[in-house]
Amino acid sequence: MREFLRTKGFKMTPQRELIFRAFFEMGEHVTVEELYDRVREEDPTIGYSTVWRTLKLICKVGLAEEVNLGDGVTRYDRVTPSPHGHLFCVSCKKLVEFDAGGVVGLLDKVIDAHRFRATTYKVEIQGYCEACRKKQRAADQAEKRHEVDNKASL
Amino acid sequence: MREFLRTKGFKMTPQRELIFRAFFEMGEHVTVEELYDRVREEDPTIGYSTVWRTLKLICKVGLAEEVNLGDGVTRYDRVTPSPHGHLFCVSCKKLVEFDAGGVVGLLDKVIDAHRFRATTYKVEIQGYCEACRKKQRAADQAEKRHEVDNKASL
DNA sequence: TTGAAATTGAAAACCGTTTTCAACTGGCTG
DNA sequence: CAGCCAGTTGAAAACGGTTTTCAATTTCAA
Repeated sequence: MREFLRTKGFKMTPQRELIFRAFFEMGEHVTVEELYDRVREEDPTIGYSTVWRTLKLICKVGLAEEVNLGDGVTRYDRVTPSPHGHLFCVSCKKLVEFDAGGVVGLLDKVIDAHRFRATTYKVEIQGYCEACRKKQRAADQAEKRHEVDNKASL
Repeated sequence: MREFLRTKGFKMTPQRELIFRAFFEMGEHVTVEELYDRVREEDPTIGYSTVWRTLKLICKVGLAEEVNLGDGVTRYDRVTPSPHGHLFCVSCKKLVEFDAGGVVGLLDKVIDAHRFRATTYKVEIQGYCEACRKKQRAADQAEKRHEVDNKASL
């Protein structure tokens, strides 16, 4: 790691060491805040900007990339050999990955046709996961019963 | 339009009339700022928040949706009958659409397998368009020539 | 060891988005 | 047609995540 960074012209510091390790130990789709909290547990003197900058650095050297779901927070995703897409539940915010190999095959044709040079693919599906739909249905039922109660009491 | 809004429980106002019209007259992928500037030309008394709120309203009634490229500004895209993806040039910020019908077919299988209910698909490709690559190559050439010059003068 | 260049942490700046609030208005109601 | 009130407006402030600033500190090549 130390060497890897040096070859890219960056220095290795204890803070970076810790942040790198923490990032790769955590699951996918980490936010700056989450990583900051995690890192703070081990070293409470590390500043927010250092975590933020190191995350950017990890992206710059190609080990991670930003994921933007449009909910106002940037997540950082380890770069994986095989391209993947995301299923994002807007209700519980759970993010599930799926293999996007087939999709990318199709996309490459599009890219070719437009003489584009792609650096990033984003295939994101937003909606509601099964668990949240179940919850919602239950809530709807309760609502309905409530309405009936109201009518009965008029 | 007036009726359409009323049925959804909203009121029609001169401001909304203007903003709606302007939004649909403008091209795709409009930012709040762009729409605000446009609307201001016709009525300089309209406030930024009104434009912003009306854009949200247009989304709420299902006539547009937010597009988030991760460059810090939200764009608003008219809802079109056929799903489309985006080619986004990170250099010149140009956004080009392409038909994503085939991709969506594949995605539906994924969604099914995860028992997910999808509300939005996002298929986005970032990279460099042909024009920007050409420019970049030219710049690289110049850079190289410059280096050679430096060496010669040592 | 030493100095230039990179890095750090705290705080402030930034900037697009969202809320607040008092004044105003559309459109139903009597 | 007058009056009411929920919905709407515009200005300004609040918000919140991101990014920069700056002085002090640290890395590492020479």
